[in-house]
Amino acid sequence: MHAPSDTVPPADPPRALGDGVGFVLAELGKVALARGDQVLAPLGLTAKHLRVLELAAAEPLSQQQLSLRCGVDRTTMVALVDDFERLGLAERRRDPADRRRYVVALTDAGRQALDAGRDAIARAEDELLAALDDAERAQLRELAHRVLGGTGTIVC
Amino acid sequence: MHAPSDTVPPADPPRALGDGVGFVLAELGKVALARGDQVLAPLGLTAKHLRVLELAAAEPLSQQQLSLRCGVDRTTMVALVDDFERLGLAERRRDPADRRRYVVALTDAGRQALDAGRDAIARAEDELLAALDDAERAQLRELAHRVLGGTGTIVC
DNA sequence: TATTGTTATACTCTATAACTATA
DNA sequence: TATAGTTATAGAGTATAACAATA
Repeated sequence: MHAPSDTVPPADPPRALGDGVGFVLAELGKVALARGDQVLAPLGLTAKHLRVLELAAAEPLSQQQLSLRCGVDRTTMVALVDDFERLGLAERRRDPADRRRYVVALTDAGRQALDAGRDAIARAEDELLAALDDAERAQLRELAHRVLGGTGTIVC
Repeated sequence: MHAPSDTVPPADPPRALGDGVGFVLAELGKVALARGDQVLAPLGLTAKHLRVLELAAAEPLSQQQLSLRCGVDRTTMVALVDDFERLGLAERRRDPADRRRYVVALTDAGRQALDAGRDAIARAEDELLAALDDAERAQLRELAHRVLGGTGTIVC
């Protein structure tokens, strides 16, 4: 009982905002996204493009369905699909069952670009986590996944 | 040696982009930033505002110095300081030693807003990490800090 | 001649509103 | 009447270029 006071609150939360988890996660997210866009730039794509390409590759989806899953507006999806067509990575195909819809169908070049993009992203992630060993990377992945899962966030 | 093949590569990295650390961190960062902006909105501030306010509170800095530390352009800082003055949170004071410079000086209201903003951010972080226990939160903070540190990123 | 703050301007990203063709 | 895709437009947010005051 040397302390002159026993009413001091038990250690404040981190005083500087820069030390808080929120700011670190926000900055880290920006860095991760920017780095992803950088390594995809040689393919003429962004991280958002690649995510859409992956969704369209997994199953036949209309632009509307793609935009809903990505949490972007229909009008934004128009521009993304325009980019795919311009790059020869996907085609718009009228849905015979509902002629209002276009199904976004990947070309062979599109599937190759998806593979190449996934590789580039994997390398970028490996580089981003250079400061962590394998166990720590798994820990970070698991914790981040769990937190994100608790927010009910759309992934695209 | 039951396996029919011993040349299979040792487990691919996660196939779906949405499972990769990069995308999870990018999404989590967006959520954290958006949530921070939300809880600061009643104060008329954003997370970026609050970070600048904190820097200016810690030591007397010119707009140029603030913009350099935040990694934004001088012209962007003009608008931020305009906001502070409009809200009565800070004042521009000519630096007598170099009359080209304005020192951004917090008012009493500015210091109160900084405190209130810090509290709001602390509550938002606590809410964001609701899915983790204390030990896991500390782990996530430490790992994220370490990764961000490895990138040499500016914090603002 | 260089630097600080400012303004005007442009660029990127995204969303809203209005149009068309289909349902 | 409602929906899918499109276009035109507008709103954030941020940067570049040019300018006045000061060094």
